[in-house]
Amino acid sequence: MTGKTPRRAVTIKDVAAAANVSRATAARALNGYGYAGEAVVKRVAAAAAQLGYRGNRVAQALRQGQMPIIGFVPGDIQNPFFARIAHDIDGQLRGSHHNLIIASSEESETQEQELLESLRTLNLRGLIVAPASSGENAHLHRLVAEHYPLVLVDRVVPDLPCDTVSVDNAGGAQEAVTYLIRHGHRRIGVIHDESRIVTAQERLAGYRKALVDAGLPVKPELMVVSQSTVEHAIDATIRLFNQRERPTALFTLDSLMTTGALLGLRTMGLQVPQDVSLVGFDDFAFATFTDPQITVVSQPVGKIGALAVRMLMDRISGHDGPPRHTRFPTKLIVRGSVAHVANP
Amino acid sequence: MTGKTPRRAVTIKDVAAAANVSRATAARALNGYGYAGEAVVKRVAAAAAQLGYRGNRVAQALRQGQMPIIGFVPGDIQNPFFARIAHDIDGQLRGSHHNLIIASSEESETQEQELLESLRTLNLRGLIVAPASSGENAHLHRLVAEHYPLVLVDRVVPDLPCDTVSVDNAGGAQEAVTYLIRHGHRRIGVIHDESRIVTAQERLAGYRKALVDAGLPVKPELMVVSQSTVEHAIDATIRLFNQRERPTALFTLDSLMTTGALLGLRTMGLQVPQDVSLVGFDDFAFATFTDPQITVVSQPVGKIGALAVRMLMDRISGHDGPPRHTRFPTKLIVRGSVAHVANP
DNA sequence: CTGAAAGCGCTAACAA
DNA sequence: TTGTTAGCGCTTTCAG
Repeated sequence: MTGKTPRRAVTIKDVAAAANVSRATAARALNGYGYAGEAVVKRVAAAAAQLGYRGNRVAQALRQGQMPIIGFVPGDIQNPFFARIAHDIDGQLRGSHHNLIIASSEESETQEQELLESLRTLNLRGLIVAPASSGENAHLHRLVAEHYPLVLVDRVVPDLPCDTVSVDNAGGAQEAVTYLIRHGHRRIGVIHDESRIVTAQERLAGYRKALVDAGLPVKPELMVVSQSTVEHAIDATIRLFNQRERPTALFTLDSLMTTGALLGLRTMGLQVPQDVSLVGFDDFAFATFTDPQITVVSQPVGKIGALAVRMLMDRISGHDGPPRHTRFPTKLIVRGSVAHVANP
Repeated sequence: MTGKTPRRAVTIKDVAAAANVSRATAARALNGYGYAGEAVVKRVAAAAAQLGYRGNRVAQALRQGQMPIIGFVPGDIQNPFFARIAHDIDGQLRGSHHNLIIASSEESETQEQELLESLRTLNLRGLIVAPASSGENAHLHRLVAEHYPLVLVDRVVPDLPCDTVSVDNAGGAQEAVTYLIRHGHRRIGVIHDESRIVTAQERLAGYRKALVDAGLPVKPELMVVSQSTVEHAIDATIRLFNQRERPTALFTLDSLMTTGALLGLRTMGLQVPQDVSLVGFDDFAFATFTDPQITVVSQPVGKIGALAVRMLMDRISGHDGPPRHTRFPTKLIVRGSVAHVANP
């Protein structure tokens, strides 16, 4: 309230002076590296506490070349999937006195490039990225070429030699669609995005493979394109089910699309599973919230962030082996959204 | 892949050398402050581009005393409410070339203190915090006393002289409960947390006020305590509705609790709104997803983050007026979860 | 308009 | 065991 000016932060110089030692000694005493006499350590610690010394990590960082920070670039922090991963990264990091910078790419490759460029000037220790695109990714290649510690989560980039943590998207999708086929479904629709994102591509491949393996045709009219938002998925669903010969089942590639599908079907007055069976990729809170509950392919979300951090820390501390790729298995969680259907 | 060592980052020294000027001149030319000759600017720019000069924001920060970063400490980044705010802060910041550090307090005051202590050593420009507790908050008071740029979001701390952005919790709650009363409800249950969090306290006060204003008694047996998680709210709901004389309506203090209540009621076989009417504070994606859709008190989430950043930037650039407190109004969104009830 | 020099706070050789 | 010194990369007086 009153004009008390912000007092200059106390530096190690102040502490050293107060403890009657040199700056170097004070630093050694405080940070416990190198030698330091018993008495001195105590004296310095007392002085530091008394003055409220906090240290200046920017100065340390300049000296040591790096900030004790790692960066996370998700596709969208509002997506619960990424929010969960961010949460886990944060938790895992806390133990090692690092902070986390989160900068969402908003699923834009351009924005992703700009962000990486900007984060690079911050001298972070390393980066965890969910690449927005499966394209060239020259910016990521450059990072890797310069041995910048980098771990990809959720989405791999073909031929990019860096550690990745993802799930078995193709296998999970294949299992889901096979499950539908076993229930007698022959016309199985799928809502997918323009497949810029690798994850979606892989899931779509799994859909295809399941059909082919069962000797079923892959019909373009059953594959409808949507962006990964609830609104777009509603539209796509309506388009799909407005065809003369309707699908009897629907497979959606992520939880946002599943939600949209549910809403779209409801709008059209179609009942799940009586009129349409439904399986979605990625479990989500409200899948158990609907009536019937939705059968989904679930991913071990809780493991991704923690493992990514471990891999990254490993690289940061100098590990230089070949790239490691972890694919977690998915799990089909059978609930009530799939019905048997009779075949002619 | 091959043993290409990470090449040293190019510094302004390199650029200066390449352009045949002094470091000072190079810096001036690049950042456009002070004088710089036409030709020199061009030459330096060319050299910088050619060498891929990026600048080192850590060094700049050490020199200037601050990192171009602001910190956000939400109660829980997984809560969609905070995720949305984080997203907005991030977006708003991007324009001004700042980055965002997010560190969730996990609703723990202790953790919040440690985080602030840690973030302080990073010399950030300022902080946006949703305090986990309504208690003493000595750590926040200290920050403010030192004129550290600080804006509170969602939760105010009484007597803390700093800018805040929040919503009219008491008013919104009161409106919701009054709405229930108008529909004939007299036994209105509420699920609330231990009220460490200010926001919850205010909402509970609104509940009380609505009852009192209507001449209704505030009955302790209708007020059941839960933590703000889906699981706890399920339990609390079951406890509440296992009483001999059941409430005819239920008011929940946040979206997680609303979800829990819905699940709890379903478990008990109680129908909304036939058996129980329901209003929740805070709108959430799936409120329109249930059948019937849930009537809620909605907050203008999208405005909070942006305003907080604007206020913070204002402080950072030296504004020193008295603390400003913005309370956004809430809005009752009537959907289908409230029924009329006859009174004896 | 440009260069020289100092210094932000800290750490790490090297001496003592 | 402790102190001296140099320097991380940058900006900013102050001279020229």
